[in-house]
Amino acid sequence: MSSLSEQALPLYQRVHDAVMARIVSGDLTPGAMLPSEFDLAAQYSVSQGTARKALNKLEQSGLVERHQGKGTFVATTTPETSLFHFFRLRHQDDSQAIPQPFSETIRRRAANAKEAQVLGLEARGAVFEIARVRCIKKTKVCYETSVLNADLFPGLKERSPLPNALYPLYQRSYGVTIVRADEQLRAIEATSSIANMLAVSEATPVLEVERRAFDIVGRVVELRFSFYLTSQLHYSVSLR
Amino acid sequence: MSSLSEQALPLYQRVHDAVMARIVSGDLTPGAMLPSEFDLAAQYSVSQGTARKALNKLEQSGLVERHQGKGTFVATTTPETSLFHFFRLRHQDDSQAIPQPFSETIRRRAANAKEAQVLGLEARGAVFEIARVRCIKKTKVCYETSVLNADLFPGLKERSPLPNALYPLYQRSYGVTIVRADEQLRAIEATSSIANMLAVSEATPVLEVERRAFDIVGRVVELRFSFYLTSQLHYSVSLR
DNA sequence: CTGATATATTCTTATACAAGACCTAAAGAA
DNA sequence: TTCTTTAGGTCTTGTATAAGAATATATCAG
Repeated sequence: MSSLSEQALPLYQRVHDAVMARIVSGDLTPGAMLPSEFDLAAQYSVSQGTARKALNKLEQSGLVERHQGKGTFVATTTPETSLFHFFRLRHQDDSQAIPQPFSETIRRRAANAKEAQVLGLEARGAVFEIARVRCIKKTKVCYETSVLNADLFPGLKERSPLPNALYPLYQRSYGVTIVRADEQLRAIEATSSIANMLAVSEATPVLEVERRAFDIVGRVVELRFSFYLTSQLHYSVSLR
Repeated sequence: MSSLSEQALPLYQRVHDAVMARIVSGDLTPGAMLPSEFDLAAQYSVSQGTARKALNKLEQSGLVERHQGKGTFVATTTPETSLFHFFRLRHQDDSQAIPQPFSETIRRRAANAKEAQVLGLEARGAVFEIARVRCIKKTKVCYETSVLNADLFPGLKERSPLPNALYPLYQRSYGVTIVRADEQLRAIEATSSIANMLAVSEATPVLEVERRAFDIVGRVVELRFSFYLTSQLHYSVSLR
């Protein structure tokens, strides 16, 4: 019998919060099956319908998946879902473009001022920087650097080469689930170093994408800069 | 007593579809109040809870707004909501950037092949082309052209100058509600004509945004190309 | 191996009551 | 009188519960 503490909130909200807390704390890990609606109802002394409403809310926010007859499960970040949600590059026919890793360097260094502020670190705290060049059909189309709080990802450097999709790795190996990402896009001239990396002339127009990736509790876990060549590709968004 | 035709679907789904049809057909216009849950339940011979579930689903898809004690209303496209949903330009501090109209030309012409295909017109069908340059603090930051099916927007040319936000105009004056937009982004060099419009040198990097705007029934109503200077601004998206 | 059956799960529908917004009319003060 | 306040009534959506249907899966007999 768990406590539902907070008074004045609707019952379904309290159940929702309690289950959410169990997921956030790692008590329920991705892929795990949740208690059934009836079990949950018994645990928190509410009706099945009320427990159901709580679970539906969790489903809407993408934290769990439900299947009639099977049960409710904590959502997992698969390479497919991760790419689908967070990787917006498309070919001209709007089919998904999946650049393959070409080169990769991982180093541990001190965070600069901006990184420390965004990632919530103390000044010059330790970070990992993953720098990668990615190709489509032998032509380089993307240079990107991801910066992470080193304390959250011990031993990351030894895992090189990393998989194409990083977020499933974050979740499986480090218990960090990315649920949201804010991106800022700009058209810039390629700097000499970027031009060099992508093997194009300087001042080529490049699409710069600055991303902040958030975990379940809203912390910024990753600061990523991507530089795309968009002559054959484009970045695709759906607004609603 | 309305018919619920389709068999085999759940009751709440049938009610949902029926109410949706009334909105799509224009029987219920934006801002109008829907029948109450009890009225709806009586009309379709279901319980209040079932009617409620149908309305909740409509709310989730953004078609209606609900307010406890007041009622359920067909969603309206205000300049604020329209800008918030469909205008992603931000200042460096991430506050919303709202460029003001600088110049505007509207002309009626024949659609080119791509426009005809995207807008679902016959070859060389009539379209309106709205070309605008927009400024922030006296500096030009955006050149954009919107292409519309001329048949859907009679007399548009005479309405010049158009308001800053076009979608509320589409809805109020022409009964066309934009609910979704797909965008493709690229970094390109400014062509001579674009450079000229924006008063920058040729080959300046420009963020090109190609948008298809959809109405309630999923038709593409507008094909828009925007060209932004992103030295002081950026395009902001949230992925989840 | 196959097919019926039992069991566990979510999904659908219905009912009752609570809470919020709004109107109206009565009561009271200037 | 005129205006303000207040109490109640009524219409609305929100919350909670219960019972049965639909779906997936395991079990067991043949």
